[in-house]
Amino acid sequence: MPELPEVETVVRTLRPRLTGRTIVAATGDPKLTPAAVIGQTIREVSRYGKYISLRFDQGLLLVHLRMTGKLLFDGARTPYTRAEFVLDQGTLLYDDIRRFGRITWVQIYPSQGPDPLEVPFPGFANLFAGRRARLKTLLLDQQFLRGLGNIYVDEALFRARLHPLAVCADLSRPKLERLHAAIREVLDEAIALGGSSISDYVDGNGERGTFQNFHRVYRKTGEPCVVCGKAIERIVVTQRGTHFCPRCQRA
DNA sequence: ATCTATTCCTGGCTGC
DNA sequence: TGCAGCCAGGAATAGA
Repeated sequence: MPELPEVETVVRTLRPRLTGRTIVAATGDPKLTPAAVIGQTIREVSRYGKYISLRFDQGLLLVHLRMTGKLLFDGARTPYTRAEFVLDQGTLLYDDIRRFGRITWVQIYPSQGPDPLEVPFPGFANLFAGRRARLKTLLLDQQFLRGLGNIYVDEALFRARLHPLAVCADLSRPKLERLHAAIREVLDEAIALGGSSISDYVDGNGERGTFQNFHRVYRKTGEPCVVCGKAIERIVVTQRGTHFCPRCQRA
């Protein structure tokens, strides 16, 4: 499922193909094809959390891929193609098997937490002060930090040697420093490899990522920890499958 | 503030 | 081979 590294990869692959293009027509699900974009020129392609953002003179088109969404330049139509944006050069297809994704026309970005790749450590640490929620719960909350999802939270917590059920406010400064570094590290590595393609994810050119080959805990239940050899465990936190090493990540 | 449950949605997997 | 049942989960929403 597309999280920050996947969305960043889509943005990087689409940016050179879409910047300066004009939308000539839009067809498909009316909820995915706001009329406001017709005739408008794409000025900028960027990422806001897990949103792909197309900036026009009159507003922003925000694309959220959720679980199975794909945004493809000159891609092939499939039975799951839900929307099609005809450009002055090329076509932008929106494909989504499970229809969880959303495309919205807005004037400003929704209010969310800071970007984990941009927030410096002091600000990062301050976010946790006074918060009694579980660590994984807050890291998944886009109002707290924007861009992390289930895969990268599990991978970052493993690297930082922190238990997903730790109470945020109780985390020591060294632990928060480890977490800050681990989040940046895993996101940077994932972006460098084009993201994780577990099932459906592909970039704007239809290419799969390869970071799934380097996951250490996500969906590794029962497999030996790469650090200590103990079997990776799976629990449910906030309705999400959660994978961790019970020895490296003590409660 | 925090937690839980529910809804959306369908391909892929398991077990009989 | 067929098929029922369940699982994956990001975000919005309601309710405790």
